[in-house]
Formats: sequence, C-alpha cells, structure tokens
Amino acid sequence: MTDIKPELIPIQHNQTSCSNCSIRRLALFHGVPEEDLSCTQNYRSGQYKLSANREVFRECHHSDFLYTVYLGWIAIYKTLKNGKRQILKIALPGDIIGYQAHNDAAMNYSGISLTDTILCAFTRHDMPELFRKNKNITQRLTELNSRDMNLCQNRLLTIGQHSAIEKIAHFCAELFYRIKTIYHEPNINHINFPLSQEDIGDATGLTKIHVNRTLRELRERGLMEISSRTLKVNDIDKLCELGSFDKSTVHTYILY
Amino acid sequence: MTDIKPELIPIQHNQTSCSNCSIRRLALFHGVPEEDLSCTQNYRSGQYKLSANREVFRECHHSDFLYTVYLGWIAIYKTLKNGKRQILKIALPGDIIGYQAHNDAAMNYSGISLTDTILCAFTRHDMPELFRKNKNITQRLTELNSRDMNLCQNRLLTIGQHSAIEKIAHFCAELFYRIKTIYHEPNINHINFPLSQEDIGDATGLTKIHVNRTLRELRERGLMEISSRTLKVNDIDKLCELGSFDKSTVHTYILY
DNA sequence: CGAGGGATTGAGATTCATCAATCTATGTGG
DNA sequence: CCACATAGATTGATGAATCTCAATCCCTCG
Repeated sequence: MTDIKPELIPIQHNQTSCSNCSIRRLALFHGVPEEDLSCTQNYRSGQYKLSANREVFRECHHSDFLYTVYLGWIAIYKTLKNGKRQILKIALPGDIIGYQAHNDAAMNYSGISLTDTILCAFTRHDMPELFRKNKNITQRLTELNSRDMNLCQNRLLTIGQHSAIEKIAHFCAELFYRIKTIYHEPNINHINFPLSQEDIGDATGLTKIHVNRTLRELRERGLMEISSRTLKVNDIDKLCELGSFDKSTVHTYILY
Repeated sequence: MTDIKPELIPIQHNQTSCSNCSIRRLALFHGVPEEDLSCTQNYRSGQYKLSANREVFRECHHSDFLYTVYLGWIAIYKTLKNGKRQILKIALPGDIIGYQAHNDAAMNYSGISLTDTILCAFTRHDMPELFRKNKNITQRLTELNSRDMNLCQNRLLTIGQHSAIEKIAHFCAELFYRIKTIYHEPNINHINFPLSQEDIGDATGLTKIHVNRTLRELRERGLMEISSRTLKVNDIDKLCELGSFDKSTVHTYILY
C-alpha cells in the first residue's frame, strides 16, 4: 500500500493571504488577532485546487497535511470490508479536516471532494510548534473539535433512534442551516446540494433505493425537495420538527 | 427547570491524592510530571461517591463540575422527546466526563451512574486557568478528546452500517478490551458487565427484545454470553471478526 | 447521438419493532 | 425466613420498515 498522493493542484498566483481571508470568521483563526496572522501564514504550506470526486486522504494511510476547507464540500467517511461506507461528516468552508491528536498516526478516515474545492494546507509536522506559540489558535482548534464532537453525537442519536424519514430530515436541515450561516443568507429557502441519493444513504445508514422513496415522501408532504443538485426547503419548521432538529441551539454546534 | 443537584456524597477521609492516584496512567494527568501534580490537586474540588443509577448531569442543564471517573461505569446519553435514548459513550475509570469547550454552555448530554462510582470533581470555572498554566494537561486533554471522537466515529460506522448481531458484537468487544486494558488483565476471558439488555439496546439502537434474541444467537454460536452481570467471551477472534472490531488498532483509540 | 451515472419504480424477502404473556432473580417488609 | 413486589429476561405471534434484486427512465456530457 503506497501513500496517497492526492491530485492537488497548487495555486501559484492570487493565493489569498490569511489576513485577508474571506472565511477567517469561520476558520481556525477566528478570534486570532491581526498580528498573529503573519505567523499563521508562515505555517500554511499553500492553497490547492481539487476537482470533484478526488481523494484528499485515505483511511489507514498517512497524510502529511491537514487542511482548512476554503471552498467546496468534502465528505469524511469510513469504509467496511464489505464495501459499505459511513459518511461521518460533511466538511464545508471554514472546517478543518484531517486533524488528529497524534501526528504520526495513520488517518482514521478517508476524505473525498464532492465538488470543486480549494483547500489551505498545513504541514502536520509543524502543528505542535504552532500550537505552542499561539494560544488563541489552540483554543480555537479545541472549540472546532468540540463542535465536531457535538455534530457526531447528534448524528449518532439520529441514526440510532430515528426512522428513515426523520434521519433524512435531520441531515438535510443541518446542512441547510450550516450553508445558510456560512454564506450569510438567513432568508433564502434553497441551497446548492451536491450529494447524490447514494451519498445521503451513506450518511444516514440507508440504501439509495430507500432514500429515493423517502425523498419522494418528503416532497409529497411539502417539506423539501431535491432536484438538479439543489435542495429546496418548503416548510422549514415542519422539517426541523420531523428531524428533531433544534433550531434554537444551532449556534452551539454550528460554530461560525 | 431547576439545575440538577446530583446526589454526590463527598468523601471526607482517605481521599486519594493526585500524585498517588492508581489510575493516573489513564486519566487526565497521564504524562504530567510529578511537580505539576500538586498544582492539579489544587484544582480538584474533591472526590465523591455515587451509588448506581444516579444522575451526574442532565442535558440542557448546567453543571458546575466536570469529572474524572475514578471507579465505576457511567453512561453518557441523549434523550428524544418520544422517550427514546441513545447512549453515546460508556465512561470507565480514567475517562473524563462533562468536558465541553464552552464553559457557560448547558450540557449537551446526560450522564448516569451504572454502578457504584467514585468521581474526582473539577470546577469547570477553573479549567481555563489550569489549561493556561499547564501545557501537559492541555495536551493530554486534547488526546483524550481525540480518542473519544474516534470511539464516537467508530460507533457511528457500526450503528449506521451493521446488522444487529454485528452491532452487539462490536459494542461488547470494545468494552471487553477497554476493561481488560484498564485492569491489566490481558488473559482473562470474562469481565464484570453491569449493563441491562435495555442499556445495550439504547447503545446500539435496538429494542431490548431484539437484543435478547441476538444475545441468544451469540450464545448459541459460541461467541459470548452475558449472565448475572458478567460478560464471558468464548471466541474473541470470531467476536471481533463479526463485529469488525480491529484488535490491532486498539491502542490508537483505547488510550490508556 | 450514444454512453453512463444517477433517479425511479415494482415485487418480494428479511430484519427488526411491537404487543403481549410468562418466567426468573433479587431485594424488601413483616 | 417467607411472601410479595419489582425489574429484568425470555418467548411467541404479528406487522411494519427497510433491504435486495431487477428493470426502466432520464439527464448530462462528450
């Protein structure tokens, strides 16, 4: 098994700088004072473009980098011997992917781009030094990890205890709110939605056939519909109710 | 809704000190040099006894403390409006429970003792200062959180993609290895197992009736059996195989 | 215009939940 | 020490939710 060389295309010109970064509010450096950001910049090994459906890292393999998602959607997942796949997390702009406490350990999960993507890469090896030097960044990382834990636990609750339609309602409501928050569009009722029905199934623990039937049910009930890579929400209140998605606590685990 | 006052009984005499702690190897202070431990001790607000089936903290309520489990089993869970419950994690000696990045936030989950328990309490309010003062402890906390994330993701994979018998095999194999590791008994084939069949169902997303039938199946296949609060493993290899539990990576996520 | 991946629908099989009843172990009060 | 109460374990019967297999359709892209 050779290490993975993801097909990352370095951006040579027009790289954004950390201090001008448009998603700074979301990312690792939220709350980090201006004067610390030049420091940050030094640790960034560059920005990379990645087209859709490309591997970022693979379970059981080593990855030299961790990334901040600057643009695009990334799926983080685990695979079983029988080929079944569980999507653990959908990473969106501002999210950190690939962080693990032990630098020398192989990855615990795989990552794949769902859309064209821009990633900011940080050398894993340099992280301990960065964290030692900058408490604000360390604190921020802790908060992001805590947010991820919360999302993971909520998904566990959903997958363990809900019916198919409730699982899908929860999953879509969460993404709907995350995207709206990231792009400051609180009033819009549709978002770009690049997941296939099979992807939704891998995230919710259902087969794509059953996802299809359940999406029809959601459409017929007038709650939401997905077509041509767009999620349109027709009744957000009923959708959240059905999926036990508590809008009032969004801020506690959608950390932007 | 009033804040919960868990029925914690302070241990007045014979409190263990952090520097003599028999589970130091497991707990928050693993790798923390001797001279830092007096510092630690100052932040501990005391040891508490708790009998079985008592609430430690409750979802949506505030908790002034976080705890290290010194002795006993604690279930961390979330509840739905319809009464269904998902156990997120079984905390064992050495585990930290109740840590959340935001000090002022309400708890995201509930905790209940499954056995008689001894907890070491730390005042949540003091944590930022402790972390500021001691990098080793901060690092250790990060590792424990990372381990918990890994366990949670593995459970997500299991619950999302496995059949009932595979889920239970995985769940029991994990606990079996964790207990054996904690108590340094690599060769023993049975452990104390205080969970009811309903608890197992709440952890794996199954009804207690189906758990019962599945346990019978596991017994009849000669893999494992549970009786009178004891889990006896008869064929650990087949059990791990069935539950897709990878013994070889135990050290990466059973962090003791 | 053809190829291919995703979406859709149908039919039948399987897994698991639900309802209901009995059984067993454990602990408690008299 | 016994009678009773109670929680957990066990079994059966039935039905619902979801999966599997198979076929067709539709959109997009080259």
